[in-house]
Parts: sequence; structure tokens; C-alpha cells
Amino acid sequence: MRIGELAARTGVSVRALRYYEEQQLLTSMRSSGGQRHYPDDAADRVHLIQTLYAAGLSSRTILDLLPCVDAKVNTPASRALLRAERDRIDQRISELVAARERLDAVITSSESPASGCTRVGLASA
Amino acid sequence: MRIGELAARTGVSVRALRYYEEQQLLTSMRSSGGQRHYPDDAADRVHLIQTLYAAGLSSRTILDLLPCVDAKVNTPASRALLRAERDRIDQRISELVAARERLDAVITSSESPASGCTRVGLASA
DNA sequence: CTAAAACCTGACGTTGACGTGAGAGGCAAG
DNA sequence: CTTGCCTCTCACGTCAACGTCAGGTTTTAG
Repeated sequence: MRIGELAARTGVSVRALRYYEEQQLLTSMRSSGGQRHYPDDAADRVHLIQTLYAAGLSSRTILDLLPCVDAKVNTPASRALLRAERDRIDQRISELVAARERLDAVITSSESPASGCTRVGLASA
Repeated sequence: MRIGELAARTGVSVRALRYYEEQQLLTSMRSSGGQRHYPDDAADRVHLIQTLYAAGLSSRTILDLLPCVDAKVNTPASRALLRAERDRIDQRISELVAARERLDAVITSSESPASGCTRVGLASA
């Protein structure tokens, strides 16, 4: 398939796909005219990339990790890399949980009738 | 205290503190010479701001949320805002958990001896 | 009083993952 | 052959949370 279809299938912009290739996260075959062609499983690859981006990983880090996923590269260094990133994600999750608890506390106190609520309106929708 | 001490106490840069003020997240009294002075509990405020930034909230969003925390503002709109951000954080946590599971799967398979490991080196550190 | 810190206000630089044209070429249909 | 859509490669624009440098003022230590 060509780049437009891959974009449509994955929900990622054409620009982003070219960017992934520039970052060497995605490869493509070129037609004689220079147009990119992708195999069907490229969509899975794109989804994986998106997942890792969503986890806050940088292109560079993803570039380092992908060989581990692709070729099941299995060296002490690659395992250390995988674990380091997993731990970084754990860390982020902890931060987010802390922030959520903070907000929950505020929400709870704002909903308890004991708070210094001015009780202006009483919209019980 | 002055800005340098607040920075030292909170571990946040002086520049960042000025930026927070610019974004109206933090206020200060000015001395006759124009220098910023903060009360002791400013450190708590800074920590709160940092927590919310760490949760991925923007200055603008934090600006909207702070009145709810400060004055216990309690309107339907403010409660909706708090919940919306809490839900957004939940969403992010889910994404991160998904990414972590993805990595964990790779890690597990890379550690199982059944994987197509070329078994080049055998460093058992 | 004086030198050294610490502080002040601009204002431009940085980083990452793209957005957004500009201008030109590829490709199936009629 | 031509219309029209898709694609190509530059290459500058964006946005947020600061970093950093410049040039000048305030506060503090001696």
C-alpha cells in the first residue's frame, strides 16, 4: 500500500509517517517513481511506534528499542535498555498516580457538604 | 524569603519561578526595590505546581485549577473541570500501563531460553 | 563606602514531533 | 494527451517550559 492508505489505516498523518522514516523507525520500498510502498504489517509497526510515543519515549529511544522487538536481539545491553525504559514508565506512572491522588483529594473536599461552600446554587443533575 | 531561597528550597530554577509568576500560578510581594518576597508556604505551592506539571497539565490548565484548590471554589463548572483533568490523567495512566505491558512482553520473551537467541555470549553478571 | 552577591527586566535560543505550504513529479481514467 | 489526485522533497512555522546571555539595579558583607 502507499503512504496515504497507511495513514488512513493507522490514523496517523502522512507527515508523521515520513517523519518516522526519517527517524529510521519505519522503512519502505520505493517504486520506480520514488513513491513509498508498505507491506500490510506496517500498520502494526506504526501502532507500536505510537504506543511507545504515547509512553513518552523519544524517537531516539524507540530507535534503540525496536531492534529488540524486531529481531529478538538478546544481549545484556539490550535487556538493560528494555528494563531501563520499563522502569522509566513505572516512574511516570507513579508521578501520575500521585497527581491523581492530589486532585482526588481536592475533588472529595469540594464535594463534601462540610467544606466552606457558599451554597449558591443547587443543581442536582 | 527571596526568590533564590525559594528556588533552593524547592529545587526549581529561579527562571522557572519567574515563569510561574508570569503565568499567574504564583504571586509575590515586591520590596521597595522591586525584588520578590514570598511567604513560607510558597514552597508548598511550588511543589503543587510541579506535581501538576509532572502530570502533564499545561500552565493554562493549572491556572484554571488552582482557584479550586486555593479558595475551595465549589461550582458545578469547577467540579467538572477537576474531574475532567482527573480523567485525563487516568487516560494517560492507561496508556502508560499498556506501553509497559508491551515492553514487559518483549522483556519476558527475550529472557526465556526458548527465544531464538543466537547464544553468542554467556555473561551471567 | 565599596565590592560582591543576588536580583531585575527584556529578549532570543532550545527541543521534539510534527503542521503547513511551495513547487514539481507520478499514475490510473477517460 | 490531459485532467486530477496522490505523492515527492525541501524548508520554515509551532508550542511549551524553561535556559541563557545582556545590561542594569538592589541588597548585603566588610
